Amino acid sequence: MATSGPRRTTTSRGRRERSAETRKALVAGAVDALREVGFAGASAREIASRAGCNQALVFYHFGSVTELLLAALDEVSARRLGAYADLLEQATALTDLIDSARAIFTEDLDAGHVAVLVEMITGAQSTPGLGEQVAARLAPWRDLAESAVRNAVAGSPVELLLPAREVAHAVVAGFLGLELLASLDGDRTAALDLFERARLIAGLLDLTGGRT
Amino acid sequence: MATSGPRRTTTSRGRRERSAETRKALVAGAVDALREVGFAGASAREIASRAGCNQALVFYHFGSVTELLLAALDEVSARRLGAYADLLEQATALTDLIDSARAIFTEDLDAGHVAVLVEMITGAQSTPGLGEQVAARLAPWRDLAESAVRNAVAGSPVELLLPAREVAHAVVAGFLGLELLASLDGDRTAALDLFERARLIAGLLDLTGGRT
DNA sequence: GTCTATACTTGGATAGAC
DNA sequence: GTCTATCCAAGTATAGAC
Repeated sequence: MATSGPRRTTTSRGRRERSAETRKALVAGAVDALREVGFAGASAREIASRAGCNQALVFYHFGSVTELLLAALDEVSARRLGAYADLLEQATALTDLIDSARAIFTEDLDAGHVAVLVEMITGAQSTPGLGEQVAARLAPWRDLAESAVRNAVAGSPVELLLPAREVAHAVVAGFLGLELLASLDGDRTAALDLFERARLIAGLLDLTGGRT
Repeated sequence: MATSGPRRTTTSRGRRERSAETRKALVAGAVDALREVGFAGASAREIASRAGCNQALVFYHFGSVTELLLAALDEVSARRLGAYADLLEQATALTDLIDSARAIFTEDLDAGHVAVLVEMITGAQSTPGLGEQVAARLAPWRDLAESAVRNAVAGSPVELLLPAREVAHAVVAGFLGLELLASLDGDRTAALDLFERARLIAGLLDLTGGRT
C-alpha cells in the first residue's frame, strides 16, 4: 500500500478542481432555488443547502448573493441559447418555427429555465442596479428570436407585413407571459392550444406565401 | 372657543373612519411598495413607512404581510376591471379593440398596475399557498379579455379562425410579457410599435371581414 | 478551499402602554 | 386604534481555525 504521495482515486480531486466543483454546485443550487422558491426565497443559506456546502462559500466564491444569482442566469442563458440556435436554424418555414417554439416552450417549462429569467427580472426591482445587468443578459434572447423569425419568413410576403424585429419582441414577451401563467396555475394546456392554433395559421401562410 | 365636546374639524375623524383611513393607507402603501421595490422588498416596515404609520398596524389590520399584499392586489384588480369594462364594451371592431388595449397598456404601465400583479405572481413562488390566491384573482382578467375579444370579432370571419377564449389567454400573456420587458429596460417603444402593427392588421381584417 | 462561529442587520410578529 | 418596545427568526457578511 502506498504510504506517500498525493492520494488519487476516482473521487478525490485536486484543489483547483474541487473549487471549480463547488462553484458549479453553487450555481446549480442558485438555479434550483430561483426556480423553486423564487428570487425572494433565494438566500445564501437556501442556495448553499441545495449545493450541499457551507453558506460562507457563497461569499468566498461570488462576493454576494446577487453576483451568484447573476452567474446562475448567465449559465442558464448560455446553455439555452446554444440549444436554441441549433434548433431554430433548421426552421425555414413558419410551420417549422412554431414547432420549434413549442418544443422549446415545453422543455423550458419543465426545466424552469424561463422561470429563472422571470424571477430575476421581477426581483431586480428590489436590488438597485440589478435591472441593467439582467437586461444585458436578456438581449441575446431577443436577437436569437429575431434571427429565427427572419430565417423563417425570408422570401415570404409575411416579411413585409411583419418585420422580424417587431415579431421577435412579441415572441419574447409571449414566452415570458405564457410561462408566468403556466407556472402560476400549473396548467400548460392553454399555452399548448395556442401553439396548435398558431401552427394552423402558419400552415396557411406557408401555403399562400410560397417562396421563390 | 369651545372647551368641551368632541372636536370636529375637517381633519378630525371618528375612530371608525380613522381606522378605515389607516387600512386604505396601508393598502396604498403596499401597492406602491410592490411597484417600486417588488415583492422581495415589500416588508411590513417598508409598507408602513410609505403609509405614514406604524409597522405593527400591518398585523393588527391584516394579520400578516401576505394578507396585506393580497388586499393590495384585490384593490388594484377591482379598480382596473371596472375601468376596463367600460372601455372595452365600446369596442365593436378589432381596430377599436387594439386602440383600447394600447390605452390600457400605457395607463397601466404608468401607474404600475400590471407590475403589482406580476410581482405577486412571481413572488408567490416563495410563499406556500399564495399561488392559488393570486390565480383566483387573475381569473377575472382573463374573463374580461375574453368577452372583449368576443365582442370585437362577433360576426366577423376572424371568429372562426381565432376562438375568443384562446385569444384571451394570449392577450393576458402578452400584456404580462410586454409589461415585464418595458419595466425592465424602461423603454416602451417596442411595445407601442407592436400595438401600431396590430392596429394595421386589425384594419385589414375589419375591412375584409365586414359584418352583416 | 472549506468549515465553524459570530457580528450585525433586517424583518415578522406580539405585548403592553397610551 | 395606534404607538413603543421587544422577542425571535432569518439573512448578509466577515474572521479565523483547520
